[in-house]
Amino acid sequence: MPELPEVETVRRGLARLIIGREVAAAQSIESPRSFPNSAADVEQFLVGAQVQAVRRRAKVLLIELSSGYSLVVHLKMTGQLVYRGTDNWGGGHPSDSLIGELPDRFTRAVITFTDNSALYFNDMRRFGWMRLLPTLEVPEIDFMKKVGPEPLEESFTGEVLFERLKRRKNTTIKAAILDQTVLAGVGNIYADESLWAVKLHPSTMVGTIPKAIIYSLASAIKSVMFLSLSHGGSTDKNYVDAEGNKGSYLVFANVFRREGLPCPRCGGKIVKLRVAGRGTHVCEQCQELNR
DNA sequence: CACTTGACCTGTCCGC
DNA sequence: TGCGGACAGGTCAAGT
Repeated sequence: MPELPEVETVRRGLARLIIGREVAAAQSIESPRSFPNSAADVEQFLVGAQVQAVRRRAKVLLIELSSGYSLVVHLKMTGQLVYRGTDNWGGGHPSDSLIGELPDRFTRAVITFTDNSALYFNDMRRFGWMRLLPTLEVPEIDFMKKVGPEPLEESFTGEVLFERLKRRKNTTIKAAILDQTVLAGVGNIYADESLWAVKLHPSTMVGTIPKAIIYSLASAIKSVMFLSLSHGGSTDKNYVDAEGNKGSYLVFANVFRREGLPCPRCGGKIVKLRVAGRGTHVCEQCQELNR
């Protein structure tokens, strides 16, 4: 669910809402795995610290603090970071919100600021996590060292994707672009949408794809993600932004969650398969295998 | 090393 | 209605 456009949407919201605020208290709510830092660490490096910046790398959020530590957050599948101002709605629109009063039964941690506003970390399935790390150590964690290029940066080109795919020639293109060490930020929704955009069947073996198609795929990934970003990301079931609002990109999706419907391009039937262990949506007419 | 599969959780939906 | 099972999908560990 939260893929790059969703995490970036949360980042932008948090940057607007929490930079400059000072942490008054923080607690994990019966969820040591969601927020594993000790009470002593929280006291020393979080309480009293001011939020200086909110960054993102791949699907990971980095909330930089004046203490020299950062809150590193991965929302995984059902994580939400929702800010509530002192008016209790954080400036968002209750009618668009998936969530009501906070904390709720999925709230795993709460960070309260000195002005009594608060940031809630909700996560139904508890796959997500949030932890304090020295800011200087963040680039040293395994994930950061291995993760691939950011697809929305100008430096991400067809040639870059072509090079990154060289060591994944013997797998399907879907598995390859979901691999965060190939490129950062693609998840199930944008994998299906960008493969549809270039008429590539998700099961196509990477090694058989012409270079020109890889180049098109790189631009398709960019445009699909930019489009999603401009609509606040995709809300399938859980995802909300930093104010609790849903994203509306799925209105524009061509194949994702559209099984049984006609392909917007050729009228063929959209079917759902399993590729790389994931539910995969494909037009059986214009995304034929082995073109 | 490249590649695949299962585990991690907890909810919803579907068939009987 | 209740109940079991499949499914959801990001990452990592363990397997081939």
